[in-house]
This record gives sequence, C-alpha cells and structure tokens, in this order.
Amino acid sequence: MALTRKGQATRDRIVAAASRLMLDQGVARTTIEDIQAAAAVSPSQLYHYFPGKNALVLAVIEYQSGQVLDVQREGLDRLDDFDALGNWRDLMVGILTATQCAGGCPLGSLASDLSEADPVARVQLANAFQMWESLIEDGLTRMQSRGELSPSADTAQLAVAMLAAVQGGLLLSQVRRTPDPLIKAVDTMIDHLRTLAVS
Amino acid sequence: MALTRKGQATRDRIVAAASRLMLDQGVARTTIEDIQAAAAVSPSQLYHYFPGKNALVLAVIEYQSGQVLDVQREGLDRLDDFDALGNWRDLMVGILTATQCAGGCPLGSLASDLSEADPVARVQLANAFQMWESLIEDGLTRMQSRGELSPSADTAQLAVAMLAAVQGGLLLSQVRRTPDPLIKAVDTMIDHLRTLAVS
DNA sequence: CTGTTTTTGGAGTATCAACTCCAGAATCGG
DNA sequence: CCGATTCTGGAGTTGATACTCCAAAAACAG
Repeated sequence: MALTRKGQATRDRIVAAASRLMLDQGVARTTIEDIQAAAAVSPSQLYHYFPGKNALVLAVIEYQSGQVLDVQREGLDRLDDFDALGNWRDLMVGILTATQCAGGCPLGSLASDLSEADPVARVQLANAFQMWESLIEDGLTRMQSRGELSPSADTAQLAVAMLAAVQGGLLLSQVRRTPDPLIKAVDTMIDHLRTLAVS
Repeated sequence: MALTRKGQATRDRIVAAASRLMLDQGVARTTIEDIQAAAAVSPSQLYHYFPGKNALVLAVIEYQSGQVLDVQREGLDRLDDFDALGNWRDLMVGILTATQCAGGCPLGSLASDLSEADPVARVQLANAFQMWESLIEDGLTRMQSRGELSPSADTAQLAVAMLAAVQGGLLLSQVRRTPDPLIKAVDTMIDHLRTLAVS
C-alpha cells in the first residue's frame, strides 16, 4: 500500500497549491506555511508526502510540465498546415490574456528561477523544453512532408527558434503586461515560415 | 555633502556585489548577509546607503540595465548592414560562452524574478527593455534607409521579435548549458531579415 | 472485525534573515 | 586646524521559516 485514495488527493492538493504559489511569487518567496494554508494541510501532512521543500519543487516541475505539455499537445498534435499554426498561436494568446499577462510561462519562470539554484531541477526543465521543442519540430516536419514547407527548411533549427520566440515573447509580455510582444514574436516566426513555403 | 569619495566607493561595492549575487542565486535567495560578506561591509554600512533590501534591488536593476545597455549600444550603435548584425550576434554569443551559459540575461532573469513580486521593479525593467528594443529598431531603420531592408519591412515588429528571440534564446541556453539555442534563434531572425532585403 | 499501515493535528524547536542602535573613526568645507 | 557631517564596526532584537515529534484518527487487507 503506497498511497490510499485520500492520501493521493492530499498529495495532489499540496502540489497544485505549491504550483500556483510558486508560479506567481517565485520558488524562494513561497514558504511552506503559505502552501499549508493554501492546501489546507498541517505541517506533518506536508512532510509526510515530501521529505522537504526541495522534493516538493521537483514535484511542482513535473506537474507544471504536464500541464504545459498537455496544452501544447492540444495545439500542436494535429499541426500540418498554416491554419493550424495560426490556431496554435491563438491558443497561447488566449491563455495569456486570460491571466492578464501575469505569471509568464510556468516552465520559463521555473527555469529562470531554478537553473542556477538547483541543478537537478535544471535538467528536469531542460527535458520538458526538449519535449516541447519536439512537438513543434514534429509539426513542422509534417507540414514539410505535406508540401507546405520547402524540403530544404531546417525544421530542427526552426523549432528551437520558434520555442525561443514563444519564451521571449511571454517574458516581454509579462514585463509589459500586454500580449503584444508574444503576438509579434510568434507572428514574425510564422511570417518567416511563410517565406519557406512551397509556392 | 551627499556622498564622499569613499562613500561612493562603498556604495558601488555594495551594488556590484548584490548584482552579482542576485544574478546567479535570484533576488530572494540572496541575503543581506551574503552581500555584506561579498562587499566586505558591515550591516550599518549597508543600511546607511539603502533603507532596505527593496531599495537595493532597485539599485541593482539600474546597475544591470546600465551594464547591459552599454554592451548593446556597443553592438548596435553602428548597426547599418548585415555584417554589423552578424558582429552583434557574435558579441552576444561570446559573452554567453564566456560564462558557460550560466546566469542568462541579467535583465531577463531579474524580470522573471521580480515581475510579479515587485511592481516598481517591473516598470523599471520594462523601461530598460524598451530602450534595448529602441536600439534594435533604430539599427533596423538605418539598414532600411540605407536600402539594406525593404521599405515595407515593419521595423517596430521586427525589433520586438528580435528582442524576444534573444531573450528566449538566452533562457534556453541557460537551461541547456549550450549557446546553441541563442545562436539558432538569432540566426533564424537574421535569416528572416535577409528575406526582407532589397535584392 | 481486527490488526496493520497510512494519514492527520498541532504544539514545539533551532536557525536564519532583516533590520536597529550607538559610539567611535574618518572625511570634508572653510 | 576645527566643527560638522559622513562613514564604519559590531553587538543585539524581532520575527519568520524550515522542519520535528508523537499520539490519535482513519483507511485498508484479509
């Protein structure tokens, strides 16, 4: 018996609360007490499920990676033409405006926060970004094999550049509190892909 | 008498030490005591120059903005053709590799760290990014008026997209510990500009 | 049911971090 | 030089924070 149903629910509640708090205050500013209050658990509960704050941080990364990748799969799984690309853009812009541009990208924020402070977290985040990048690259490759993109287009490079545009755009949007930078960054990348379209 | 020469030197030492520490540990993880040790000052000295940690953070933003913008001006002031653009790229890649891809962009890191935690800091960082963006846009406009770029190119949008590519590229490079993402992101934007060149 | 394991409540501790205070040393303007 | 101001050293205070402990309640397997 590893975790009873109730135990699993409590653990989930802790991770979800921690994720929300760490996303909009930063990891270091989020105290165990904050999390206890938000998840409505006692200290002993929290330490029953996690040996310490560090382990909780890793669980949060896993949770946020899942959330982000689920949304991205939704937008990228069937990507095979420019229309679908536009829908993916709209999906991200919609999420951003829904939150008034606060918080930025969950993975990007965690990455910036933890890359230097926690090497294990850094690697785990690198893996999540790698999966995200693969989703983009796979979509571009599908477009390419469908004849939407030139066979000479370097889909691997374009995927990295697109992911960078998204991350940079989200960061600037977070700082400026307007979706404008994300829109312009992604649209510019889409413009570039259009120059690589088979005419 | 506002600050004696010695006083100015001490203040500078504090800001420089705080900047270094906050860049590679994050603001919240950097304690006043860390800064005292790194700058070799006593608590009373630190609080003589700054009312509290918050004020010190603002001074750090100002300092890092100056550092970054100085470097960017060096690379962008005389930007007027594709060669100069390549040199700018090399300049940034050189700085990144010199630090083994650790730390990321000082402004980007601070922005991600402070955007939600400190509204005043957020605005100050937004201003710094605005200046950076203007440097890029001015360069692109110069290229345009020299006939290197098509008159129909939207230099304002391209400048935002380029800045986003740099920020996103630096973030990914920081997470992956290789300059590859920055290189690919910026090179892709330069490729795009070439498609807008007057042929 | 029943013995075993998991889950929970809540009080308690040790450490750390931000900040204060004040007296003495160095520096400055004239 | 000298009076006024700025600068410095270091001990001390207050509150927060991560984490511990243990006994009781709940859930589970057979």
